[in-house]
Amino acid sequence: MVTIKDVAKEAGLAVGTVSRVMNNRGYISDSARKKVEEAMRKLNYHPNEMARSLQKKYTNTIGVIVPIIDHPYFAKLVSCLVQEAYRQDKKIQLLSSGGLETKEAEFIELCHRNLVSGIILCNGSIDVASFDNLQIPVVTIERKKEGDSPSIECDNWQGGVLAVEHLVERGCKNLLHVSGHTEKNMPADVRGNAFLETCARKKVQGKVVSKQLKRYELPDSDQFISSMLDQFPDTDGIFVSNDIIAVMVLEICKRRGLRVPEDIKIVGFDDLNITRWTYPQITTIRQPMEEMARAALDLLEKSQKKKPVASRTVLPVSLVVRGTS
Amino acid sequence: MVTIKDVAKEAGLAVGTVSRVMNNRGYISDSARKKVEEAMRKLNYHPNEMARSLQKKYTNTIGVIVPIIDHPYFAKLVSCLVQEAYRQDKKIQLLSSGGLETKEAEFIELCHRNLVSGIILCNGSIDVASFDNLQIPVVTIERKKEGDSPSIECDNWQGGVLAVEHLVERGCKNLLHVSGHTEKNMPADVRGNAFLETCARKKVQGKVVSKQLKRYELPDSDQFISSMLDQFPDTDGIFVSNDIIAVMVLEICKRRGLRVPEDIKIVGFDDLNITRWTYPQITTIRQPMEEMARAALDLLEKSQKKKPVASRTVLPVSLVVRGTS
DNA sequence: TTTTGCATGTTCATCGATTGACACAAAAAA
DNA sequence: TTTTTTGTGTCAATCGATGAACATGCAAAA
Repeated sequence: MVTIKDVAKEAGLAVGTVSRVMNNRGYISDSARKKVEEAMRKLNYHPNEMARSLQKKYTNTIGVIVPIIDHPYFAKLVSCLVQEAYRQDKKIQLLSSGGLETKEAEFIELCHRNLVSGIILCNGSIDVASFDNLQIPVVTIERKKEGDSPSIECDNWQGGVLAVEHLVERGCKNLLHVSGHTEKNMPADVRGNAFLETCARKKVQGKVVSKQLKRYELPDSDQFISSMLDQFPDTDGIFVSNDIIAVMVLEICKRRGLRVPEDIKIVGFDDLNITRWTYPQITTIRQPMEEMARAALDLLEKSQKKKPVASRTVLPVSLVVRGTS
Repeated sequence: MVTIKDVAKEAGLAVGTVSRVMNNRGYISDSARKKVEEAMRKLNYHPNEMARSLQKKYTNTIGVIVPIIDHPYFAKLVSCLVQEAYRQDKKIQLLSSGGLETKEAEFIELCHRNLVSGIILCNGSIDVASFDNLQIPVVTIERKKEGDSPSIECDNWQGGVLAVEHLVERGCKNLLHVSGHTEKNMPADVRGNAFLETCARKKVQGKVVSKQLKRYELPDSDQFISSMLDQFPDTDGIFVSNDIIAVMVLEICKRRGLRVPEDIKIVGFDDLNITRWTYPQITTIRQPMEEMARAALDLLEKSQKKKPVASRTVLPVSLVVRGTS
């Protein structure tokens, strides 16, 4: 392994000088800088991050905890986080609570051992309380607010409003909201409240039905959705609380012989890729995940530097009109 | 930060002794061990992985390079890798080539800096050659074989055979294979060859059409698929080279008024979650991703220990019968 | 000429954990 | 009793990079 000493020797300088060049610290003559760079190239030198972190007493690693990776929503979120981290020269330590057992303790242990400089807790089943009085800064994304870590959310209320207003504008009179809870008290629940409030304001019928889902298991709820349509046969517009269920709702509508969007219109939530693989493609409320990822990382950076941070960051959503409305 | 010295002081022993306890090395009396454990608990001590890796000159980090994370196939693969790594007490450093630019050099640089002990290269657009004479062991998953790194694949040939045999068994006479290439010479291409060979052997019609996809972009190829069905109107069975395209094929068949599976049967490949969100659910060839992930990690472990490894590992696929056949 | 100031380099303790070398004591063998 | 063995524990160099403290050389100011 090529070390800083080898570089120094090759360049005919001292290690301190080489370090200064690498870190742009103090005065360095052009000739010295050139010699160092030359030597680094010649020896194919890579600074050892372990030694660096040990000395600096921090890493650029962020722990990211998600319930499941193989899920369209979390895959997108992780993707955005990885991209943004790369841009900010940070590393992601991906942890997935996955199965049934909660693994808070182990995750925290791992984060400690690896000196992560921050933790991002994504909406999921893990117990947030254990993360409360950690000396590591924590931020949550679309997660129920409890404890004192700052949170990042999208404007779920506005999403509900946009969806209903859009459906009404398109002529719907009898709206239905299908929600797919996983836990109670998640920011996403606000979508339903906004739905009801906006229906009232717009003076249209608005019913809410909800399908309790177990821990982000992917739904298998044809039966349920179908019976909801039996129960509310007049429905001409459905606002679904997430795109995955929207895909299923669309499928069931078609199977029942309803024409979408002529007979019934559908609006989803999240703007996942799958909305573009159906026919018609699904109109949805776009959650600004890139921005949420960036906000989360920026926030951690600030916390780390002991700067004050917003305890709640709400980012704007937008309506993406496609074929189902 | 609590260090090994604090633990030693608390326990009334020397640091070396504490280290011995942690690493189960040399002779340690029960009383000493007990004292150390007590002290660690009392002080809430977490060993510093940076210091450890610096000293040991290796980490338990594996670099994983995928083209896109937000894609059903890669999300599943990453998920399996993260799970298995967790089980093996390893860390994953996730790198995504993402956009258009190839980032080999930067990725390799990152892997070096962070002392990764191995690299997993997933089927994708990145240039494998740059990874060839690296001193870090590399393994590829479902990727074209070039260079000398060992590869992990599923039995693509067998998959093609199973699919055709199944369709024929279900009574199909005119088969079509829709393949969605991304690059040339990927192991997945064997699926098409197996299709043709098996059609011939079973004495049924077998046509192959292929849609070139750009770098794992998610397909938007209604037009294309539809025209293929125009071109081969007798088709009564389709073997699609991956589940995503299978979803689209299914959709288009239904839109054209074909009943699935009565009029036409469909078999996909990969066994992704999305096969269960359609109606009918999609019959597919299951790629054993958990095993592939495990094989990849095991292989790296062996390489690291300078043990000999198989240059090519082919894992068995299986037919999963669902509603489209 | 001497002094001062600045540019440029070097030295070395330090971060936290590991591990080979060694010290010491008690028990077993000679 | 002396020597050897065995169990138990301590010491200190080391991993690679950092950065404060210090040294040197040279030019401009006094």
